[in-house]
Amino acid sequence: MTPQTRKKPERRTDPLSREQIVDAAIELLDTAGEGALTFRALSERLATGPGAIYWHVAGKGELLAAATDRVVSSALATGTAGPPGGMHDVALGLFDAIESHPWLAPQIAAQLSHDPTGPVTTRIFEDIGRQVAALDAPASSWFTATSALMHYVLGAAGQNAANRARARGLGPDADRSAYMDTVAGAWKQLSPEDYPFTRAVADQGLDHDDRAQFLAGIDLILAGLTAGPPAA
Amino acid sequence: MTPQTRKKPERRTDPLSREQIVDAAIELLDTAGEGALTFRALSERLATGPGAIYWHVAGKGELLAAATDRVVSSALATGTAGPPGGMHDVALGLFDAIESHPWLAPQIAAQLSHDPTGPVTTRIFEDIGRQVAALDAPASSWFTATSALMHYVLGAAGQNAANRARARGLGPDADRSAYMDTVAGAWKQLSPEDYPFTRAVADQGLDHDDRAQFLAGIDLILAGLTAGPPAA
DNA sequence: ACCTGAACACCGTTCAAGT
DNA sequence: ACCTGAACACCGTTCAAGT
Repeated sequence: MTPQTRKKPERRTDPLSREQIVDAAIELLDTAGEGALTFRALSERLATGPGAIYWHVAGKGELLAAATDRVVSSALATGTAGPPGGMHDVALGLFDAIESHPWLAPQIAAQLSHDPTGPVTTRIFEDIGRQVAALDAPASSWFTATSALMHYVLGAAGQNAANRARARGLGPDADRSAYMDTVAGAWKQLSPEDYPFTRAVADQGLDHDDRAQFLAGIDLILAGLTAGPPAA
Repeated sequence: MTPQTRKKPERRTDPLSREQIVDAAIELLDTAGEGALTFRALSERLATGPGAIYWHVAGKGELLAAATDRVVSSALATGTAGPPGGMHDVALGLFDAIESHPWLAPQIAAQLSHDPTGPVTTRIFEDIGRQVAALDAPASSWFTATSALMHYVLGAAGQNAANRARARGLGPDADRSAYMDTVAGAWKQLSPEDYPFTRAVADQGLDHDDRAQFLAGIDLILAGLTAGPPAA
């Protein structure tokens, strides 16, 4: 039992970098969830003390913003041009990124709220907007359509990611469709007087797979765009 | 300087109730913001100790869920039937509630994620869905349309609430349009190569007032619903 | 049945002191 | 320039002890 060399974790010798910190933060968020991102856990993973991180990053908010920016940028890096199916590509890029990183949707929402002119918000708006502009719709509708699409994409993708995470939580054997049956089952048990609509559509969510369902929403909004002024 | 009777806050004599606790929580959230809801601050306001609250409420999560449920329910209490303009009424009910309670949008999103079959989620889905069902659209599109509308309503209303809160933060004199000029100005300064679309639509957000802008998004989605299958 | 309030196990952040 | 690690001011939550 050598009494000294134990207990103290070995410290790193090379200097930290902001990029390494963001990398480690993303890994921690992905593997252990949103609540696991702690300056203590992060510094342990990086073989330093909590104070060291503050030399490279202003605080937790900035760290989360940097992690969000990194993931969103790489998800949107492909397909900036506007081919006919471009809107689906952009939307699915975000959909998949949010599915792989369930913490992403709340973080993007937070960026939208606290810094609407920040890089994350602007990048998403721009990329969706370009696809809108490439369509056959009057320019006066571009802003409204881009907003509608952006909110739908983020909301629906976040919902999907949460569903997947919860399905995984049920155990490794339980697959997604078993979980969706649970949801539909809960809806079916609602009171017919108070929830007639939800009961009626309870199984519509089970027909198609998630991505097809997601894209159906996109196409619905696009149909309104190119159909001219609303009838009502 | 009487040395005893000072310092100790007077305690309440009547028993607490869950309803009073939720009331106080909503008031705290409205007046001091999301970060101010603390069991210590809440118990001080209620003239008790922090432990007393736990007799009536399981924890912070349940308290936030109860506050969210209360506000959403009262916002949707009116207009459950389906007149022609019913969709606007339901959407504006949520829009106004979220504007008066800026903490509401993130909380509804959290409920959607953690408990998609919970009362808040189900109530919103049901009320929007009834309006969809009252429209002249095929039943096979109801689920998709209701999802799209729900995500748009929550996202756009949350964005509006955040904008308003930030405009208020600029000082009591600065009104909303001055703040929106700031946003549009920031967009105008983006690089023309990287953000051509955002620059191009920078002032489209300023034309109409917020509620009209919000309703334009609703109508866009509804136009797609009643226009038949998408062209593309 | 309902409340008290100290205590526990955490946080994010700071900062003198080291190299 | 970059890091250490103890310390500060908080959290949510628990629980023996009171009434």
